Amino acid sequence: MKKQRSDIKRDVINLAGMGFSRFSLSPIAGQIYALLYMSEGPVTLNDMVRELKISKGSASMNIRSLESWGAVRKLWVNSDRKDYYEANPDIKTIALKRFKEGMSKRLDELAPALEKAGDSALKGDVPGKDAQFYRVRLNEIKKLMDALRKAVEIIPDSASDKKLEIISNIISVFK
Amino acid sequence: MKKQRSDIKRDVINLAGMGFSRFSLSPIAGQIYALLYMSEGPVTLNDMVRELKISKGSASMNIRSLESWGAVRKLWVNSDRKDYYEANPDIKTIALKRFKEGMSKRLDELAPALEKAGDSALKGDVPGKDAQFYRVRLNEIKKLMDALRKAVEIIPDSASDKKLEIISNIISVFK
DNA sequence: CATGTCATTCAATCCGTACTGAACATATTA
DNA sequence: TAATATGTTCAGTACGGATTGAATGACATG
Repeated sequence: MKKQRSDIKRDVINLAGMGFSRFSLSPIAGQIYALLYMSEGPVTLNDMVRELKISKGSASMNIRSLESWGAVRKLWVNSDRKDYYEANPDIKTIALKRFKEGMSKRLDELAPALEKAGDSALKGDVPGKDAQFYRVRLNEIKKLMDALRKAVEIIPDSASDKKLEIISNIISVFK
Repeated sequence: MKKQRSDIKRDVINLAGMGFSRFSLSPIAGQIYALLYMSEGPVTLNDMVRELKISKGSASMNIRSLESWGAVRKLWVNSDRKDYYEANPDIKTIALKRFKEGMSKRLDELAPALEKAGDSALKGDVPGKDAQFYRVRLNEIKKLMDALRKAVEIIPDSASDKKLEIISNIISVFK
């Protein structure tokens, strides 16, 4: 007899799957995380495969992503050969860190293309009268990128970070 | 004789295409915006098609997205029947607004799924001893969603907003 | 009112990313 | 050592969102 998952567990798994995909993360990673998050005991790869009806390959890949993000931990249970996992329950810190790292990474990927444009601006291949216009616009782009970088930098790494507390207080001023 | 686009214009178009796609927006919208941003005069649909080598359909769809975001404006040139467009040059405000609206929309889309989980938690279908555990975890999820909502709410709508100025000053404290 | 010009729509197609499932590697047990 | 249990890899595939291009609509002009 197959154990029936409760409605609420199923709903949270759904929610997390949707949530992850909305924010450009693998929905299966979301489902797996939610399964662990809503499970009191440790969970194995095969549990995930069975409960979420996904392939073992996908479970393996996604659980290792989650592990690399610090969202789940591998446990030693008895001396069992199976890998057991549990969720890091600090969802706010996980979300904060993922967001920050995601933004950082995206900005980093754009840096070479921005630099290339800067180089081209220095070379004298611009039709004279447009040169000044181009330089001004390119400079605005650089300023935007810098502003984005700085905004990302001040994001705290943890929800328990003092910075976040301070920022929260500031937010309340605007409320 | 086909007019040769300068390297810098080409590079910025590239950058914007990459940038948009990295942030889950249509790369062609990015290219179109960049083309207008780096053009002193107004630009027509056919200019876009020719310079970016894209289909007219795509140009039409994407320019209207950009228009709806306030990133470009339609112009009346003479009494020409053609649509002429120019870029709104305030890229910081555009980025800010797009980011805020994107986040809002994503969170809104998740609300029904979250509510559903809340409803399930109230129904007495949970295996008794797990009920408390589930409620605690679900509550943490609600708190995360609330925190995200509030964080998005305080994002200013414009780069010239006083709020942003204040926030910038605060940032400098953490620098 | 026929022709040319332009923008829009939408079904078909393309493309990138994520998932599957089979083959493999490794470890345990009989 | 064979049989079983487990995790990983990766080539093939499936899926969703973006793009194409042909058909359509709307408008001006000779």
